[in-house]
Amino acid sequence: MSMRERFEGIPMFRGLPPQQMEELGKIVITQSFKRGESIFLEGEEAHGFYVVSSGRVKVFKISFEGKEQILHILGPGEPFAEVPVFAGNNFPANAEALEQSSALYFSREKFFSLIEKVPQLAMNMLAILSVRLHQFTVLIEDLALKEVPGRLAAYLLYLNEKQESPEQVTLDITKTQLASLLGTIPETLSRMLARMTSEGIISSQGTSGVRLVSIDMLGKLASGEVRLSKR
Amino acid sequence: MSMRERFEGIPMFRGLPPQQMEELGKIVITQSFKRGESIFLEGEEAHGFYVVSSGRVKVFKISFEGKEQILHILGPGEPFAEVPVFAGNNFPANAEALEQSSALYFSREKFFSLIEKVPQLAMNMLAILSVRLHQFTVLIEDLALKEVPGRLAAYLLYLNEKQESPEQVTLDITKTQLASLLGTIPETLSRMLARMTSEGIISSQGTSGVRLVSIDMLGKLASGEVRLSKR
DNA sequence: CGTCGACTTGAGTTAACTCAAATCATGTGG
DNA sequence: CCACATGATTTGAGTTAACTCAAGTCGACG
Repeated sequence: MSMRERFEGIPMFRGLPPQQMEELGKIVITQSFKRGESIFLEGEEAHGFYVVSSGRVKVFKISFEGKEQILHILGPGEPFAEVPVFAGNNFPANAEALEQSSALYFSREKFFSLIEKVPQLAMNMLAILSVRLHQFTVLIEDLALKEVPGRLAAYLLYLNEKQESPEQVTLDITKTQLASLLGTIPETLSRMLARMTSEGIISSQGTSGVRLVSIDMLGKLASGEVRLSKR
Repeated sequence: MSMRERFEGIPMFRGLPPQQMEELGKIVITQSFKRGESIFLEGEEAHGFYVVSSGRVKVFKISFEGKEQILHILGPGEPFAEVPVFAGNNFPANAEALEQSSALYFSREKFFSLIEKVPQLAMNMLAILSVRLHQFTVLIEDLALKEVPGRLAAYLLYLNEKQESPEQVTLDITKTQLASLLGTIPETLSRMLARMTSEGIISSQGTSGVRLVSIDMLGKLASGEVRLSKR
């Protein structure tokens, strides 16, 4: 695969002049990870950032008792660990490969010198960090102000937007991972899906398929306008 | 006050060449707000960002039922609402003056043209957004993985670092605001302070003073290593 | 000195958790 | 292609941290 092909698929680098693509190719290192393999741990010293090349990666926090909260799940083309490039010197969270994955690694030093030649890169990075901040405000809002059914409803609607088939979504991660992403535990998630099914809001389609029977009710759940009835 | 004096106190602009300070002065607008006055609402169209000049400002989310979660409390020199400058077109949260305050307003358009002349501004902004992202990961971790006593302990230790007097802090916001910042309600905060006092971990010093009797125990509470005993 | 918001305390409720025990799904070695 | 091992998921029973609602009390400002 040519440099151009490798970097065109990465939003952060899209549209850079070919010569800069070549420069990028000189500073990049490719790393592979097996399923479940740790990429970095919170607190470790960071010297650069990554872009997922293939597979999927989760970035997460973990509590003293071992409960985890997923911050992001990243797929091909998405960068992660950009924060310690510009502030602090340590990874603020953990990262692990969810499946066999490969990632491009850019050292901070080399990336900085590239930014000087291509100021547009700094603007691209500003946009990326801003999107992340926005995503985090939504996660904070969910955790602090919504109940689990509301977060679940919001996630189902998000999948419905992202995926093609109308009113029919496929869970792209295990329910255990989804529970961690929504700030709850698998048992609770299972019960909420059961309640939403018995209320006629959703219905199960095979192992990981969910049909959104009432988009309207999901919207009201997600906004907090209504709640799921008891038991 | 000269332009230079006005901008030297703002970390984001510190060290800019005098000529750029003059440029800044040309694009800035000063706004004042009374205590409790709204600065912007979530979802409104955004055309620029602010820097607190005097007073204090809270940035917060609010639920359908009216419960609020404070995202930041900002003082002089700190920018806010930078996100919609680089991603999205709308404010992702609400902002309100906690006391009589004034803020400098920079329109996106004019700020962009300034960045082109002063690339260092983009790097400063990257550092600011990165710090914010880091703060948000901590807040997410607190909300998802810690109990209220742990969050409170962490906040007291944070104040202890920030303020000068050793093992003695002054709450700089009302307990109602603190509850909202910690993701809880005033009643719960009041009970937790009472429990920490009866456990001999802290003691009350007047209305808003708190003496940190056992820094060690606060640290263990904040990390989740120990819990507050019942009732 | 009165008023309004801030703070505290009591009593009861509840959403979500923990712990335990099946059951199901997936993939691997034989 | 089958049997089992391992992790994912579900369901039941009980517990709990934190919430809601209610009722004062406190305190700063006009």
